[in-house]
Amino acid sequence: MSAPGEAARRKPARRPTIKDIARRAGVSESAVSFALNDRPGVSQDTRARIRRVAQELGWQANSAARALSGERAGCAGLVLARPARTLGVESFFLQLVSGIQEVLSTRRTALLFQVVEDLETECALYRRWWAERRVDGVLVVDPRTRDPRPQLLASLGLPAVVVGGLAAPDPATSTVWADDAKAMARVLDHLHGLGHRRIAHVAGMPDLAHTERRIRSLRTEADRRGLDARHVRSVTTDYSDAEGAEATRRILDAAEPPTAVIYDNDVMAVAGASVAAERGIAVPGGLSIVAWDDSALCRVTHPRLTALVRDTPGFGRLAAQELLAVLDGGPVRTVQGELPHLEARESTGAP
Amino acid sequence: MSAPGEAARRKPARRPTIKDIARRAGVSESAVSFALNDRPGVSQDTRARIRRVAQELGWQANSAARALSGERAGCAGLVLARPARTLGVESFFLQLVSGIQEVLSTRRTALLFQVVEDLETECALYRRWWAERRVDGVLVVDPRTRDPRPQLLASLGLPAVVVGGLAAPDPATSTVWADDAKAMARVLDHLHGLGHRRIAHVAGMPDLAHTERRIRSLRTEADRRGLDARHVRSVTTDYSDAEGAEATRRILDAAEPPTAVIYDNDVMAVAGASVAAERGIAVPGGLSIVAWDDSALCRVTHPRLTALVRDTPGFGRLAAQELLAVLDGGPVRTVQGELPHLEARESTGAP
DNA sequence: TGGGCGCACTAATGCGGTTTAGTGGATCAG
DNA sequence: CTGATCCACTAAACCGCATTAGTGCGCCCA
Repeated sequence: MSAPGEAARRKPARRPTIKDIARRAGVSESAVSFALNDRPGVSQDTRARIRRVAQELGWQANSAARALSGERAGCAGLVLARPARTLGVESFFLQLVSGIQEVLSTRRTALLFQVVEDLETECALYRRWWAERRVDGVLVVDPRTRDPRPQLLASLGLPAVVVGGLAAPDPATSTVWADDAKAMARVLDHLHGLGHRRIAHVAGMPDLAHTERRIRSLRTEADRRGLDARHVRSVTTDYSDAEGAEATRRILDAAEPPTAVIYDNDVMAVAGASVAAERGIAVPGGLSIVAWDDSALCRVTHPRLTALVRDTPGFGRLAAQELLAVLDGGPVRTVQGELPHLEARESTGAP
Repeated sequence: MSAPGEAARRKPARRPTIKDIARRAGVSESAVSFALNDRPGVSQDTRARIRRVAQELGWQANSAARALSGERAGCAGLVLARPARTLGVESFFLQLVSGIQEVLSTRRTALLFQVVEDLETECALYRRWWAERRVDGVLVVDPRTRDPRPQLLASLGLPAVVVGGLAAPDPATSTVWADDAKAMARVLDHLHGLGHRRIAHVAGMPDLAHTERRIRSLRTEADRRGLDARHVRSVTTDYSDAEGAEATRRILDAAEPPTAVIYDNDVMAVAGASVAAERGIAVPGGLSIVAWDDSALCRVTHPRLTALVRDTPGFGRLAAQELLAVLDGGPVRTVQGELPHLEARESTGAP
């Protein structure tokens, strides 16, 4: 006698096809197809009967067959181009993906998710997915200042939605974006209101579109409030804790160090707080800290970090909705996500 | 005149098929198929010519067509069943996925990655993927103490590899596991060597297999060293910072509080350190802290946390290799991952 | 009462590959 | 010189579904 697992291996259950349904319901395969796809051509009775049989057999359309006969692949793609090294603590993407899938699953669309090393590999992957007809469309994340991807995707005819793009993006590609300028204004309202006049900004990777946007916004908002441009500085990093800490050290070593620092992600903010602690600088007395993006991280440090809270799963849902709209032949649009709010905690105070 | 994007939309590049190659190379479609799949039936010359044409046209097999004609879908699946709430700071999965893909991509296999709310939805998803023939096999993560998944997958005949399973798992399913018992021994060597005799363990979710395993290992290792069982306690949590902090408070409130705490992930360890700071308990003087799993988190706190470091991408690579082996018809195996090592930092010392 | 029409359904075709069953010509042994 | 064998290649069937082009039948209206 063989183990149950072995038996299952040798004789795997056969997947039912429309042929099985047709035979059992006593109709042709086409009738089954019509019935199950809400197409006219079968009576109410027959439709109901076919549906019941399909249910009984646990039938699901073979995705390959459906994709082959001109329909959709039922699959969207998302590529994350990040060197393995910076693939550290990042709650953002898992939450984004979770929101995306929430919406995609309502339309029985799966998500092909791939992590690659660089942009070049990402582009090669798009080409392959396109040639293989593996995906119906893709979500492009981490938009760059001069991004080759929208153009590539347009030339391939592969539907796409840029997530977190510019306010005035490539006119041929739908975009879901967040208003970083307004968000930055909120941060500055908070810090300026507390009395801060020297503010540093530890930004992320320099070639990302939103990095440039935030840097520009900071300058604009500082000007508007009459702050001395020499005392409002941005530096770029690779988002890692190491570079966040290093940037903080350099900033604090300057002649007239800032009284507040804005970090472009939570990991660097925590690293910055750690550098302050190491130097005996009180937070927020000696240094105020703001994290752009909230996470458990900001709540477990001591003091807890003031953070810009955004609804990341919600942003993902929005992006997925837009992609589905594009797949349905909808127009190219630019949709704005919810404005983040500033959750003031103990890491910010008067200088 | 229309925008270039619009033009691309209206006239998307046509994907080349083997028919195109056949026409251009002056042979039949079958010859092309033989040539491109390393099958006998064509001469060396013809094979080379066909290959060249395919290259020129940038041909890639239509994955749907290939899947339909009995071949593989060229796709593996991974489902993460976690309530959205606990989808917090977790570097583990992104790294695991990155390692998995490194191996899968060498065999042109994509990864379908899906986040769902619970185990029931996960099982339903397996059934759907199976019926849709969407995946060739799946990687099962977060194995439970009494896990329905291996049996379900076996009954469906869907190849699977359990990642992080038991040492003596379901005999019908391949398993890749880590030796938590030995790892725990290393942690206890370290703490016991420093002089700790009262040790607490803040574990993860109670129904996960490795939680039970670690709890049992702690007990065994404590016995072996002659520690009083009443002073070596494990409590379970949901892995979140909130429950990690709460557990720490309760532990510290006990009559004879421990002098060292082992946390089952990095987030809870940091939360625990934060509770200690809040109460004015010195680390490591008043309390030593060990994190099971390293990440940037453990390096940005102050003091930096002693952690069990494991090669997570490597673990993912191992799992993917095993899945590919199973797909190739290889035997059911149980493979052991690399033993983690303890990276001693400043959060552990003499009590 | 019969031609036209609409309805419910079936037959046949195609999607892009893989695979099996031929086919014609060169080669070789007898 | 003939029949068997092998080789390179082609023709055709098939995977499971969607879709288009029929087909038979009842019903309505002239």
